[in-house]
Amino acid sequence: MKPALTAPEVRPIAQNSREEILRAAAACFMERGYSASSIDDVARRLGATKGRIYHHYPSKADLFFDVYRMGMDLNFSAVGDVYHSDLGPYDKFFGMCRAHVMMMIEEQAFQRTVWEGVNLHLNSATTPDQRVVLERLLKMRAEYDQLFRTVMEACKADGSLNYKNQSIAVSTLFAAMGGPVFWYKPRQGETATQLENIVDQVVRFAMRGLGASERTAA
Amino acid sequence: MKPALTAPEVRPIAQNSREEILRAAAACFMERGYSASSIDDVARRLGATKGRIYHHYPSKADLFFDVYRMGMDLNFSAVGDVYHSDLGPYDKFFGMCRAHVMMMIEEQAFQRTVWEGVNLHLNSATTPDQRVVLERLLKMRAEYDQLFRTVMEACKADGSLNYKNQSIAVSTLFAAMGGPVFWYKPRQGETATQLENIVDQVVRFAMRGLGASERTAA
DNA sequence: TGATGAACATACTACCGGGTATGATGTCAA
DNA sequence: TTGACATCATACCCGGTAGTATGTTCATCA
Repeated sequence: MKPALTAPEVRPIAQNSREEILRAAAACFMERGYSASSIDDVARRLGATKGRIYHHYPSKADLFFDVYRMGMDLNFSAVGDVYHSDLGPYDKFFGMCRAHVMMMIEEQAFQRTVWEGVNLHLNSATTPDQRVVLERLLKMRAEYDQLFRTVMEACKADGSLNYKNQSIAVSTLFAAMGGPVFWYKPRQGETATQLENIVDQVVRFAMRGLGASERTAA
Repeated sequence: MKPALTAPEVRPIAQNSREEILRAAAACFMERGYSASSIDDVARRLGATKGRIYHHYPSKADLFFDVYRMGMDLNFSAVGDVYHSDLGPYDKFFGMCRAHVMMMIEEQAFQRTVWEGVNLHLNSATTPDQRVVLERLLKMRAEYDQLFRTVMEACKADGSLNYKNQSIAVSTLFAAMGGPVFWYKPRQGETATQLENIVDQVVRFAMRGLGASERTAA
């Protein structure tokens, strides 16, 4: 917030503490869902107490929002490079999907929280300013979708993809790619190659589903 | 439970009352999720009070279980006919998927509850006998998956489908087909044809994703 | 016609969990 | 050294919610 001319070593510590809280919260939200997770649960996982959490976040909802935001930031940073590259439409789209699915697996906890935030709109009892934050997050999600929509349309235009309704195609695409968030269970001593194998098959399913030809989808 | 030789007109009334409760509960669980929904919420939606619900169900968890079971029963009855038909593997599988997706849309509330029960394993504080019920429900879900697995393998054997890992394929298939449970919003004055159009596109995505040839997938 | 039980409503309790108020500890700056 | 502030822990409040105990209505039946 402030110009941060103050001690350049204090802030990182606080940032680390916040990120620890975020990860613990994401883990709890993944296991039992948002409303079934108590602040004490998150604190217990940290070996701490409520005080620590409420020092950094004014409310449980705000903590949730920050987990959500963190998840979306991860998504944008994962997909951004490929999106801003000068690849052709299909290769770009393919790379974005790969990055997306990989992120679903690597940051499963955060992505699960994002998921819960999206479809469980979190209508319930939020203060007006929390409502502002929430809508900004949903807008963030919409912008992320838009990245894929844009490239998808380019692919449809050049014939590398083939589908009818854009909205249905995008929704089904994200549903398929988001699957690992729920069914993937990290396995002991899993190699990077094995992970990429999973990602490949999910992306392959998605590409073929959108009408990519057999050769390009493989 | 009992031989039901008692008045044949009393039971149906109770059954209707129970089903009303089930639908109200499913609607609440869809909107706010299980743990965020209170018994009073469900009762309020019915224009009733707790008393009615606790007269039919011993606890909130048992109510959830029955909603889950209802959703799974709907699935089995929707897919059962096609599954037990004498169609060839691909046509049978195609029909099962169509029936499944249609059920996801028609009984969105129940299916959403099933979804929450599956991936949010409901580990938390249940009594031992509730635990038995829960595992029976999860077994029910596994059997349902198995219906699709079996026919899928037959399709792979005769070359009408083509995928690598069975588990990944099934998981991604259900993820894609389950999408409408979350993103579909019933529209005013929607015709049966429009609904089938949605189902067609989702199923088409799924079939092509599993490696069906272009002609058969269409 | 009175008794019995189903099918609820009403009123209440116990407890959990979000949030707050305050205290304890360390750190840095002047 | 001291005062200010960040970073937590402790102790407490209180509203909501699952669950219970009891009352009420009504239909059925002996």
